[in-house]
Amino acid sequence: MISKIDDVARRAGVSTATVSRVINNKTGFTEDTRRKVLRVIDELGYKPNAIARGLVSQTTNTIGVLMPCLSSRFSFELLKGIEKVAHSKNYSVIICNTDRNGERTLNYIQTLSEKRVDGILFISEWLKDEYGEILEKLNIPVALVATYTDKYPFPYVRVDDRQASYSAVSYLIGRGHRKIGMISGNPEDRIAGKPRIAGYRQALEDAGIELLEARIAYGDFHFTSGSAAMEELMQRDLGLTAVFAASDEMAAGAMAYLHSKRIPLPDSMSIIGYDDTLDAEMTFPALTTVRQPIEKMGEWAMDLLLKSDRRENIVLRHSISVRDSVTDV
Amino acid sequence: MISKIDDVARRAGVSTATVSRVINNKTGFTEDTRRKVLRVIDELGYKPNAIARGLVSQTTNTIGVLMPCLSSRFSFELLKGIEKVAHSKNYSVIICNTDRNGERTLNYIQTLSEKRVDGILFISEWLKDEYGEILEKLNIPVALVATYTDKYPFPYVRVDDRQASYSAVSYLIGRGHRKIGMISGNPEDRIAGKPRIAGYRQALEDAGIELLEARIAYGDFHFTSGSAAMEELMQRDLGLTAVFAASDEMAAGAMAYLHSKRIPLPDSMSIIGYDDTLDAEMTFPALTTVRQPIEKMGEWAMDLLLKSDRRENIVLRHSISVRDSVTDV
DNA sequence: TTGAAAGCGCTAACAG
DNA sequence: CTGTTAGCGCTTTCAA
Repeated sequence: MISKIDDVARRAGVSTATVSRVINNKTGFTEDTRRKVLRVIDELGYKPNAIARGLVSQTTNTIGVLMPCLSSRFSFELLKGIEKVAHSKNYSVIICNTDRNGERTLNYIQTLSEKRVDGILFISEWLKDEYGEILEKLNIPVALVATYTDKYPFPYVRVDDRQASYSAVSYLIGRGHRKIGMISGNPEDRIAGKPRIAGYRQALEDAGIELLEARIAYGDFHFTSGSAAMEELMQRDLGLTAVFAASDEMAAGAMAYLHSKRIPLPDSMSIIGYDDTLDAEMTFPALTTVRQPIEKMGEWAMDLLLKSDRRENIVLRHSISVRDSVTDV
Repeated sequence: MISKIDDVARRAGVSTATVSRVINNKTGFTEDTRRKVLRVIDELGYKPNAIARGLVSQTTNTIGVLMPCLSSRFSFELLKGIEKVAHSKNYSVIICNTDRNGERTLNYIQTLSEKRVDGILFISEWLKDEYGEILEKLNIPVALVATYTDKYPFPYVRVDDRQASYSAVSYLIGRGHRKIGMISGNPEDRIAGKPRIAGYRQALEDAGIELLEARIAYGDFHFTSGSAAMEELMQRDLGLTAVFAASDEMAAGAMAYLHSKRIPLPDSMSIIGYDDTLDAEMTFPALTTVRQPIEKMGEWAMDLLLKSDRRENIVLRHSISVRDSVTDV
């Protein structure tokens, strides 16, 4: 049914080696045989079997991406950047939704390793030893994205979460806010949780503002949790004038809650988010937020992964995307 | 470095055939040799080479997904459903962003076919002959998602766009609206363009409302184009009281434009969207929209693809998710 | 229950 | 410039 290199060789009256040379753009054949081979390939609709090739070349032109979640715009924008350069360099990308689940993650690592991918991207989660040790043994290139490690020899590309969070809160302070709440992700999260809280604290401290634990509520970076956290904050009756949410999605959730309570935005409550995904444009008022160049991060990550000669890490700059959700107080 | 089946065999004092039997859960070995082999596998950290396996088994446990875009929540929710059942059935998924570009699409089809994927999912685009013919020749399972075909023997899962659109507009009419605009996708788009316009027309006609071309503006399903289209509509000064947008994202864009013009929503303009992604909860007022069970579509698609014995098509039901963006007139 | 050996489809020496 | 041949790492008859 499906033709193989022998079929092509036979029909073209040459050896398989010659066919191989032609399809791999090597040297060692006349223009004449080249044309002949190419014609037969076309006639037969021959497509080289990448599996067989991979067996010989020990390379698959495929990489795997371990993502903790497939539900956030953050993930997609990242994926978009990754796919973009992957495709341009002729790599395929296998997506793996780990769901932040240890078993699933290990399982996927095993699969990727069996499939002999040429590289693995590990996205925005803390690299536990459980994962790091295995990945290291795999002996294939690994790069981290939106996370980091100083224990394992994997390069990473990310934004400094602590600094970015510091900037967000400082921005609020600069606008005159003093009673500033925070909707954080999981405080145990060593990547997007703890550091962002630390940045929040630091900014307050540097401005001589007292830190009150009650001003922090916790969510899971997603919309619904943002609403819930905002509700908690409001019920605590803290007299907040602004809230920093650790993701645009939670910020949107917070705004939805406030709207439902007919609280005028941004007049009665300023909100600043984190990520600057398209979500930030969808809310009303449009969300002022910390911008991280997500798609670019994906692109850099692929670069890091592919030219694995250099072990450098990349820390991208963040900025504040000013829109309409923060007002002076 | 990385151990192979021979290493395991030698060290366990058995043949490769036996090792193979053990790791494939076949019969033909004593419990004793099984344990021995398993122990050695563990010691060596042996991982069967899926490439070599694939070469002999002619199967890769991998499928490819051809997506026209990686930027919409629609794509993500679909992908989530796909990945979910794929992983549960031990398949890996390669994502291919075709960008609605013919060359890229053909290119990806070629790659997927060379990589001998076990199936291909073709998402939400009209299946041009250019694609259909090649896919058919490939002789591997193909299923269509959020699109359909009556020309090629591929099963599909989708929602009836025309009917869904009809429902949306009828809902508006039921709420008393007569001057209803539409923000459509590309009218040449035979999947999400033309049929949704047709549904809009039909609903108006059935209600005895005159159809005015000027009441339709066109976008590309994305946010920015939704704003632009809304602007056009407003500038035409048509006295509209409601607008049906062919995607939640365009609806969000439309709302953003209206907000920027301080037009009170939904009082001065009702908006209904299409998709019911998370986007619909982020807007203010929260978007009333046509719900299609996107993630479920992804799940069904994988089912269709894997049990290719049945050639059935699946048309999922839509509904209206009522939120706050439509008011009576 | 087990092993020897023949492929799966291709690439890469090595000869010629 | 071209062909022969030996693998790549695994599965699967076919014998034993």
